[in-house]
Amino acid sequence: MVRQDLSQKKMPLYLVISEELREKIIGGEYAPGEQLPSEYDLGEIFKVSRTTVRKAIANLVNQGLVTSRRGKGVFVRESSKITLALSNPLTSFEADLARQGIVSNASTIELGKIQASPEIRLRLNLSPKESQVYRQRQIISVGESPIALDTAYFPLEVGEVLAEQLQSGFTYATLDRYGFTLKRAEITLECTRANPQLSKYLNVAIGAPLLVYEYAVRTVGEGIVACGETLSSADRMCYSVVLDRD
Amino acid sequence: MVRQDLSQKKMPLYLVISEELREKIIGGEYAPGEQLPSEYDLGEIFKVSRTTVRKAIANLVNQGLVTSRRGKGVFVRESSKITLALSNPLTSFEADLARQGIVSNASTIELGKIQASPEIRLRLNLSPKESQVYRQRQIISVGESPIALDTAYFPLEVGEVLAEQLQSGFTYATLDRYGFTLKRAEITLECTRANPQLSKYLNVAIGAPLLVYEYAVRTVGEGIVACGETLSSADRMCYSVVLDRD
DNA sequence: TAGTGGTCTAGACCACACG
DNA sequence: GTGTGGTCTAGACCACTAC
Repeated sequence: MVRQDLSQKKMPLYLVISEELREKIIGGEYAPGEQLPSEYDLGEIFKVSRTTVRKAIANLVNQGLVTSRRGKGVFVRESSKITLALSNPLTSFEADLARQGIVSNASTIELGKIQASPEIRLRLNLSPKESQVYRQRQIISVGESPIALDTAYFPLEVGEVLAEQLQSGFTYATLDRYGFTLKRAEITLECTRANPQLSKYLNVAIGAPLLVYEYAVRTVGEGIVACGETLSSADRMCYSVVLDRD
Repeated sequence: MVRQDLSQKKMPLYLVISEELREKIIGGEYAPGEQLPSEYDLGEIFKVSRTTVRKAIANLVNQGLVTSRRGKGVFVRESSKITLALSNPLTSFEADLARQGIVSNASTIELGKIQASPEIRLRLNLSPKESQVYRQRQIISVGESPIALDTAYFPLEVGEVLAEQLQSGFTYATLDRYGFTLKRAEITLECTRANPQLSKYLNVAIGAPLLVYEYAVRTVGEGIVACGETLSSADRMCYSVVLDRD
């Protein structure tokens, strides 16, 4: 029968079950990669309906502890995060991963001129005359699995200079090479959740947490030459930064 | 009857419903703070069982779009994030919020000596002789609602100097004032999910995404004088950093 | 007391994986 | 075919909110 945690008399059944499973996972009783008992078996073990078992498992999925695979079973996740350093000078996603010995692959899924949204106009500090910008979207993958979706925006004048370079992937170094001397990068990091579209791109569950790396880079002369954001699965990414006292 | 998105013939019902509601929320048809129709009514509207309606709503909750309140209803969330700047020189959580005109309140929930875990020993770079550290935990609140749980660790020699100061809250400025000249801060930002204990401290759902701000600060002479981590609800926090080219 | 969301059941059918 | 998870139903009871 199901045991009730004495400190919390009125915990719902599914929570009791998900907590018990959670402890076994954290404690290593169920090892990473290992399969949990089937929903039916868990129902037998805990003497509850399958619906309740499923609710408990949904909870574990939500906490990122397990993944379920239709037709196969529920498995303990093996997590390994990739760390991206916000270094100075700025490097690209790929360059930084390469520095860590991780081979990544960026595939451009879109590159072209679009009408600038008010928000992008603001972020690129466009003059009222400029209505279009270049937008580049790419999927960054490590091995077979996609880990990030990057969207970058460039003013037309910048985009035209870089157009063919962008096909093979944007790097901060490219900007530098083409005479845009980078002076400053403004970055914000926050968290959002996957909507159905993003969940397909990044191969995560709907509602799964995503890290949002939002950036704008400036040169001495030109002002802002690029902005954009990189969305990545929060379970697979981690950002680091070192601040040195001036 | 329920409409099927033509581009995706086999979307499950609950997804169709949650997507339709999502669009209405994003589009402002349901305004922030507004109540959605009751589960019963939504079942009537979409001609599905209450279970399916509930699954759709669970989806929206997962995406951070709505919150449900027992006995009252389901409401569209009004989100407003607090931005914390990783500035140079380092400031404390409270100081930075104050700079933005936000009044915060830190209450120390624990302060004392503990046995250092291997991980903390490593992070503080303790010598084999040092087995204890000071640990300080505090809840940072804005208004009535808790937004972050901070845990800081200090080597004994540092903690003893600061002990009474720590009661009223740790700040980087305090360290400076007591002769620990800060030289460098190493920071990582990542995302985790609330377990039942954290969900109580931070008043979020179990499994809700949390931002983890992990830090270690060094002085010129002493090496690492503090490390710790700040956990905050990912829906309410956002970190920013500016990198200037040397 | 009426209305709301929260939990739980038993059972049905479907889609996918594997031998 | 058998076993697995995924979707969905109809209905029950509980806990909380508001009047």
